[in-house]
Amino acid sequence: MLTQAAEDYLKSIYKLQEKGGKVSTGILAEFLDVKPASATGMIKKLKSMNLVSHQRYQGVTLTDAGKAVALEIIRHHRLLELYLNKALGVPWDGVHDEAEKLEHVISEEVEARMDEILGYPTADPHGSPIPDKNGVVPEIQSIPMTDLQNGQSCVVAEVSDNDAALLRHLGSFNLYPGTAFKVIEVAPFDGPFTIDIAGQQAVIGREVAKNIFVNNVEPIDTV
Amino acid sequence: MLTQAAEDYLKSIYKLQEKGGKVSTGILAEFLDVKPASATGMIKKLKSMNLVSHQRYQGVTLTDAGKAVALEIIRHHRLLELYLNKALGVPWDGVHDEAEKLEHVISEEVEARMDEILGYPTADPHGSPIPDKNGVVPEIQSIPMTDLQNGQSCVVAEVSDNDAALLRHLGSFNLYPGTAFKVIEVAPFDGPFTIDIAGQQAVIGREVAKNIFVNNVEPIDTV
DNA sequence: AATTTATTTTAGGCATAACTAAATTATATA
DNA sequence: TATATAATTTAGTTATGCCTAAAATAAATT
Repeated sequence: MLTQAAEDYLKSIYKLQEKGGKVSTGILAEFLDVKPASATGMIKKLKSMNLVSHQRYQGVTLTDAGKAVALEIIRHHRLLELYLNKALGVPWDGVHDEAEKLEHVISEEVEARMDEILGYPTADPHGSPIPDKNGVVPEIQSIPMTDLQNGQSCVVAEVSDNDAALLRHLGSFNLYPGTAFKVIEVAPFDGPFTIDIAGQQAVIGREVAKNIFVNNVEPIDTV
Repeated sequence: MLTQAAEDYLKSIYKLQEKGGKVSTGILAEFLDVKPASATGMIKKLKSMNLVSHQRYQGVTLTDAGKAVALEIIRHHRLLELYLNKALGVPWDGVHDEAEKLEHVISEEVEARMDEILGYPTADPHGSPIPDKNGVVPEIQSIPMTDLQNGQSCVVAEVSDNDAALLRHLGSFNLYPGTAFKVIEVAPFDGPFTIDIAGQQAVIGREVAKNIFVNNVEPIDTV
């Protein structure tokens, strides 16, 4: 059995690996809010269990076994988030923290039952893909909202899930995955976005927009 | 925040206290499968937190605060057992172990949602009473099955929950809480019970019968 | 009162996981 | 290429938490 800390390291390595191949000790340490020396220690431990490969000064990579564990934890997390939200009515800004604790503890049996009850879903309440039980991650096509230009319409695909206040803010505009909106105006000099959601106007700051990813983007209005 | 071990000690002290007032160090240690010295250590720790009262060589008692914690954990456990069984379809012989892990981790919010969804239940799948959120434990009237005599009919009130194999065995006879049965014969010299459940006969060994508690006991057939 | 039993204290072990400080290695710059 | 800077690793420390064996002490029993 793995410790909770070990599982958290594996999950983090997976996430960081997603965006840029090899994961340096420093980046990993920063992500987990520990000192680099601590990360080195855990990396050595995980390496001795053949969950990561690592050569000094070259960064870590998950082995197949390590990736399987990481995906299992992520699957737990995302299924739990969806289950908590859909079946238990926990608001979407609260599911992350709860899932963070439960993910290390639930059995495969309970996971399978939740999966079935939810109808084998492919995305959690924030739009993040749920790996299937074989570790296959559904592809989600999306671009950052900050890439949008005036007049473009689109649908929310995914939002960052780790900031409850941000989620409450987005919720107040109904900016959930699946919600369509259109860009009315992008203020110059990296300013905020004015958008139209179901006839309602809303102003979304750029820092907030960075946490929103969209798809089904329609081409710019050309008069 | 309390550690999981501390919560387990409090829960154990509560259960042992139920059956006989003060709880000795030795009994507690045996119950938790640790050495007496370990129990003494934890007792000191719990005492420093005002969760138990204790004077050397005199056994432990929960304080009001300690009792509140114990009942909260027990409430978590039993609500989880029922939720896992009813809402997620986990078989009754599997819910105990799963709840044992989850009970230390779920939030009050999730607990409240489960409680509501289950309709504010008062007993878990094994018939054990679920304390309410104020720590009030519903009374369950019952006597040991081993007190029954020939010809008496009754209803299963509660069974021990910690032995999965026993639960599967009872399940094979439909001996769930709420099930009615009648004693056909009690074999002499502390022998097994032959009972009738909905027209089916079953033989229940005495060791098994010790784990079954019944109520609604009808008087003996007097011809 | 002597002996047995139970409890407590003492002293120490082990596992986990973090940290600091110093040494090492890699990378960037002059 | 030499040197400065940055990143990583090593080594040793600290803290938590729970456990144990052995010795000391108290309580119960004969």
